[in-house]
Parts: sequence; C-alpha cells; structure tokens
Amino acid sequence: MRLSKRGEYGIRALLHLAERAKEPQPLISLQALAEKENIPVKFLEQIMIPLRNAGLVHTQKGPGGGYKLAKPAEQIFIGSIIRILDGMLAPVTCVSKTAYAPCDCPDEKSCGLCMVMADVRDAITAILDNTTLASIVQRRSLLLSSQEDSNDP
Amino acid sequence: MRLSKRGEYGIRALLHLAERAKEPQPLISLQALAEKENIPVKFLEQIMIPLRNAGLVHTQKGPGGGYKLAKPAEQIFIGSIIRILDGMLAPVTCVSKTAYAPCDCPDEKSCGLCMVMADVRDAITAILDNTTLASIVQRRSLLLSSQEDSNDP
DNA sequence: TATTTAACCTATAGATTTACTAGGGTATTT
DNA sequence: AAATACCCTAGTAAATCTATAGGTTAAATA
Repeated sequence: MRLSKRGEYGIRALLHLAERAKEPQPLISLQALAEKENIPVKFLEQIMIPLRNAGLVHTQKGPGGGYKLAKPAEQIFIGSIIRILDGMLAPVTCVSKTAYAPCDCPDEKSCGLCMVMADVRDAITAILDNTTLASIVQRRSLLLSSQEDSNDP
Repeated sequence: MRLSKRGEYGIRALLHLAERAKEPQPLISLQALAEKENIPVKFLEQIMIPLRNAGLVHTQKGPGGGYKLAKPAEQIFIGSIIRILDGMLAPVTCVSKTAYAPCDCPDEKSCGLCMVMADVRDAITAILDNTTLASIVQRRSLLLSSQEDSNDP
C-alpha cells in the first residue's frame, strides 16, 4: 500500500512550487528545485515530464527558464498527481474507477475482498481528491504560526 | 498504493476458511484450498506460514490434516492480515504506527506530505482494522440473499 | 548571429520486489 | 511401515523501481 518515491518526489516538488506561488509566479530551475528538495536531478526531470503533459506545470526553456504551476494551487489535487505518476489510487484494479481491470475472482459483485477494497478506495479518494496543494500549504503555515506562538512567553 | 497478490491471496484464503467455519470447524487441505480459490499451491503454502506463525490459522499434519482458523472469524481483522503479509498499511514509512521509519524530509512534524499521508493512513486503518472476516462473510451473505429475493416475483 | 542556458527526449542499467517453483524434511494417521 | 499433508530452505524469472547518461531543441542575451 505504498506511495512510490516517484509519487513522493512529485508531490514534494509541486508543493515547493505552490509555496513560492506569488503574483507573478516566479520560475525555478530543475537544478534549484532538486537541490532544495533533496531529489536526484535527473530523476526529478523524468517526473516533471508527465506532470507537464497533464497540464499541472508550466515550463519555459532557455536562460531564466524553469518550472511553475500551470494553474492555481487551489485547483491541483494530490489525487491527480498520484494517478499521473503512480497509475491509480485503488488497492486493486477491479475496484478502480479510473483504471479498471478485471481481477480473477468469479464474481466481482459478490466478492468480499472487492467490497472491502472498494471501501478503502472510497476512503482514500475522499481525502486525496479533496486535498489541494493550496490546502496543504495553508495547513502547514497554520501549524508553523501556532508553533511560533507557543515559543513566545 | 496496491495490495500485493500475496496479500490478496492471503485474504481470499482466510475468507474461504471463514465461510466454512461451522462447529466443529473442518480442516481443509492446502491443495483443496488453493484449487477452490485459484491460487498457485506452492505460493499459497508460503503465504500460510506467517499467518500460522502469527496465530491466525491452525494447522494439522498428516492424513486428514489441513488448515482452519485459529480463532473466531469475528476476531480476525483484514488489517492484521495485510500487515503480516505486506508489511504495513501506511503509504509512507514515516507515518506508520506499526512500522515507523524516518523519511528524508527536514522535519516530519511540519512536512505537508506527511500530514496528508497520515490522514490517508488513518482512513485506511479505520476501515481495515475494524473489518473482520466475519463481517465480510455476513455482508456477502446479505447481498446474496437480497439478490435471490429480487429474482423472485 | 553566436553563445549560453535550461528544458526535452531516449535509452539503459542496477537494485529491489514480486510472484512463483523445486525439492527434500517432518509429523501424524491408519 | 506406508501414506498423507504440512514444514522449511532455497532459488529464479519477470517486473518494477530508482535512478543515470548523453545528446537535442528552444529561448534569451550579448
């Protein structure tokens, strides 16, 4: 039930872009992004390609070029990122809504395993398809500011 | 975020044992169990060993021997089975309560990814640590009987 | 226009995990 | 004693994961 490094790095990278999101949003180079997040540069490059193809990030070539979010952080869901990078959220293919494939049980409708895994899929998607980069950034800033408070007398 | 074949087969096998659970509970041979559930015999054998070591199944050697549940199906949770066979339920090690290992973010407390994954872990465990073999068997029988009804005029 | 910069693209390679398979050992029953 | 059925260790082919290498293309700037 693991999130791959691919998925983890992808989310960290986009989260980093979301943290920088000002108006106008600045570009950051692959090199800089990888260093800041401690991700192998060439691996991150591989990860950014499908994210760009899916329309989540915008890129610009040449000097001063780099990466930024292609749309507001409020509109980018963690679920989408994981589906793009890791394939699906459901624990088994036969209960996936976005990447369905039959399993080998005689009848999926009456299969006990499928029932439970469908529940798990619903629970996972309920979170990941409703959590945006923006909501994470906000939650994190709330946490950090409350920690500051507790340091003051 | 996938359930392995190992985990899938393990659950299917124990679910099969739970369906047979009468008083006294009969033994079923590895051979028969594997055939009924379409699982490779020698692979299933590997899967049953840790389940027995963990005290979920009882085995008996010799002619007429085989496998049965070691305790009531009401007391066997799907979460336990998956942890035994696949290692952990959490999507990343740093939010696992039963198999914690640090990740490489600078601070886990303020890591946005960790926060979300902790939510996911909670959602998954809320289901899998509260679903027993018995509850699945019951849910399945309710479904099947309601299907019978709808076939009658 | 030449040069530099930085993303783009294809291929590949090493490590790990997954999904099995093989074959002999051990306990139990008849 | 013979048959049965679980026990245990090892190994292996294929897939997947985690990168790495190296050249190509586009854009900015001098």
